[in-house]
Amino acid sequence: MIHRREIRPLLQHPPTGETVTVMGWVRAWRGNRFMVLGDGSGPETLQIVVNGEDFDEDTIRAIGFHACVGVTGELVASQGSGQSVEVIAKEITVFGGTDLSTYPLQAKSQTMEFLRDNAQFRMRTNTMAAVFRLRHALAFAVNKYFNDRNFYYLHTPIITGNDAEGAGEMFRVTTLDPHDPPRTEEGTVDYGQDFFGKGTHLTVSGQLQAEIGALAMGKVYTFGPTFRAENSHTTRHLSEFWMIEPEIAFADIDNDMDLAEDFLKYLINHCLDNYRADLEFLDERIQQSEKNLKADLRRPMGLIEMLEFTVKDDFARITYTEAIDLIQRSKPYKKKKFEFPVEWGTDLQAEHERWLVEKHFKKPVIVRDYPKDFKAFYMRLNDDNKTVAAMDILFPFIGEMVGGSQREEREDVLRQRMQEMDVHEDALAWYLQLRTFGGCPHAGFGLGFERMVMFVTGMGNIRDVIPFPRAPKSADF
RNA sequence: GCCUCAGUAGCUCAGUUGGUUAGAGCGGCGGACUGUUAAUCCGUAGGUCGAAGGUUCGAGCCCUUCCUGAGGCGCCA
Repeated sequence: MIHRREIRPLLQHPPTGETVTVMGWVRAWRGNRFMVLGDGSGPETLQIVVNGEDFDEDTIRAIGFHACVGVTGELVASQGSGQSVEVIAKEITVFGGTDLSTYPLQAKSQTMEFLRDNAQFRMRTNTMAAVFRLRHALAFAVNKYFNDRNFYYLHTPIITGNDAEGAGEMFRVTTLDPHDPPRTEEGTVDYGQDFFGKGTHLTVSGQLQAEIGALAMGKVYTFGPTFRAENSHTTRHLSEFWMIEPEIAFADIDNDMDLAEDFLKYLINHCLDNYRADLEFLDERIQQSEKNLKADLRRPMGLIEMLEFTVKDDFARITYTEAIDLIQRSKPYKKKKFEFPVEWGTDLQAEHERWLVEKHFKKPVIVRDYPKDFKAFYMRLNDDNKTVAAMDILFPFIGEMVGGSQREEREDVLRQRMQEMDVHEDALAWYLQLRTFGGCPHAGFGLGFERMVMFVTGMGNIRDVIPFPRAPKSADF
């Protein structure tokens, strides 16, 4: 039986004068005397004073950067100035030494790319540990928010037989022999002989199934992995990411926007209230790394300041039509600084969204009522017959954080839209039946979980907010 | 998929108009010191210059192709 004190709670109420046992990894080893120990319970570390005369040489020699040790000793007020308390070591157990001549990490700041290549060790760094503690905090807050508001957590399938979701390229799931698959008479691969008796893929969205839940249990949400086989090379896309998709019955697009804004602010507040030290560490780190940048490349405000600002103020809310009008009257538009054209009927490009969020409103913006031509078939047609009740929430640095809509509950209109957009009815007969039998106005949205982690932590690359990122040409660990 | 940039020691980088034996800081290793805070000081080892071709008397440097990474765009969350 192992007994130890965790460093974070220990430092919250330091029992000065008591003998304590702590266990963790050596973060720094200075002057053959001072060991900085961290156990991951929080960003806090504890200084251990090792008097050479009290220990044999082998023990002293085994202490090194990122070695794993247990220490028992008296907790006392520190004589040094960098910490309030420290432990005078009486017993030291070295659980696992490190051969520093081959250990890849060093006690200095290292690039995110290098740490990504060494993901088996990167959570031992202060930055990554803070990021993943906050990732946990957000995941916990997601479940708490919905639970406290009578939503039910619905587990939608990861393997899907739907071939009609139209949300991008999918990963095929098959047990057929890739070198010699069974063929139909026409010579195509016969997926009728595959494991599930049909072609199957990894899910790109749980939304359609979540609608089943909403039209029975009122309010549900999904929170699980999602897969997109798109060849995206950006700092905001992963091939495997986690998505949160609430779906609510008896709700229109305004209810949907209110829910999304309240939800996002709750998640941020949860981190501000409970993970202050981690946020302060990340805030400091960003300011250090941006110190040498030109002023216009730096963030306009600090991380915590930005999070506090985001939860304090209402999000801006405009229609797509108003957004087009604003952009057309903007300075960069008049000076022809935008690469892409802006006119009613074209989708907003990243450069236009960034102008709206970062230059014009300087806060999150909800854009609603987009032209139906570039939105999904299930979004509810507005009375103007030109737009649908869709909404995107745009965040600074991130771009699209949330995409949602009121769903088309009118069966005849939905059928018409499916025909227009070439979605086959027979594949989604069950989806249409939700309208035939006991349908109602309902709405929902999707939140990219990693984008939220990026916003809260200030990390610049989405691959650094998921423990084991999957991206094109990259599936290590 | 498109565009730009990059790949030199374990890490981060320098390497001039192509010219002798490819450098620095950090880290490692050996030693000293022991109230340190990225500890300090002395010494020392370490490189198929991403890969394959080509040009040249001579290539880290120029050319071609490929691979990998970063950033931007598109697609989206």
